[in-house]
Amino acid sequence: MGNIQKPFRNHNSPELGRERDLSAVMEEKEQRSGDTHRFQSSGAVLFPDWAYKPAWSPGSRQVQLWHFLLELLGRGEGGAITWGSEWGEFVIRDPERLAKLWGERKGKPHMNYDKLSRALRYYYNKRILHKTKGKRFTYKFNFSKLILVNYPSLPTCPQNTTSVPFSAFPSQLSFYNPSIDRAVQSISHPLFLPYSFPKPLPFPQTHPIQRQFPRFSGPPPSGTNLSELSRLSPVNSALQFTQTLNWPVKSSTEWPLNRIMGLQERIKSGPQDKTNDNQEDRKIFPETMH
DNA sequence: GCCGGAATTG
DNA sequence: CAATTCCGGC
Repeated sequence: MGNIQKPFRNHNSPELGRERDLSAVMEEKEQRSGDTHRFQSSGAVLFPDWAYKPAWSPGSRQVQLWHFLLELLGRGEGGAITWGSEWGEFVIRDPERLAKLWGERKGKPHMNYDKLSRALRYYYNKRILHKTKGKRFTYKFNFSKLILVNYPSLPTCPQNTTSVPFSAFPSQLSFYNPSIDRAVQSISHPLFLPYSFPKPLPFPQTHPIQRQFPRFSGPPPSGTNLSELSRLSPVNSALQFTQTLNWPVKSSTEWPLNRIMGLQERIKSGPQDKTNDNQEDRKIFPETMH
């Protein structure tokens, strides 16, 4: 992929700036009231706050640790680090090996788990991670919702494919290509990490590691077995969301996503099951919602 | 192992 | 700014 993604804000979404401002105000409010629940819920996107940080921003164009972790987890590198049993949880199987990999990436040959874990601990206050107490080498990402519904600057299909943006993973955006019945990864959304995934993944996901994280965005291609998808996804609120919004069903090639009219306003008003979403957030990571 | 303060770094 | 380095304490 030739062109490198620019940070969201500088890209073509001035809305995000407003959302950030709004969330900053909300955060202040929440801090005063002692409520630390800080999920942005404006517009069409429900993302954890930290997910808005672009992977490559002009100032700090360096890979961050959590990018790196998601990269390893995303491509199922296995061995050094794997997803845990819970949503967002991951287990460092080989701490020193992970440290070495991280050190290689950052050009720090003396990296070890002691130092790496300090970096992880700094993520606690930033609310990117928290510790799963009692489980050795086990941490948990603080994301609960990675839902993308027709966001204005949703990337278009990769060239010369007839795919539609379909599901969002923590670090990747999937495009479903009906001609090969595969979800192909295309990393072009700045909310996600700019790492490339060389191999197309079979669809529906059957790998347990990947199966943990499917999220649906945009309309499912026609002929998609919705009940099967909802079975595969442990949290299918996004699917409900799209159903609530009553996506018109078209063939998947007829989805010029940036040209869906009338939908924008409906999305702005948000899903009606807001209370359910919040309850779900608490279920997913009660530890951070004290 | 895990925590977090403190100083330092690019 | 996001670690890195070091470390005393539990």
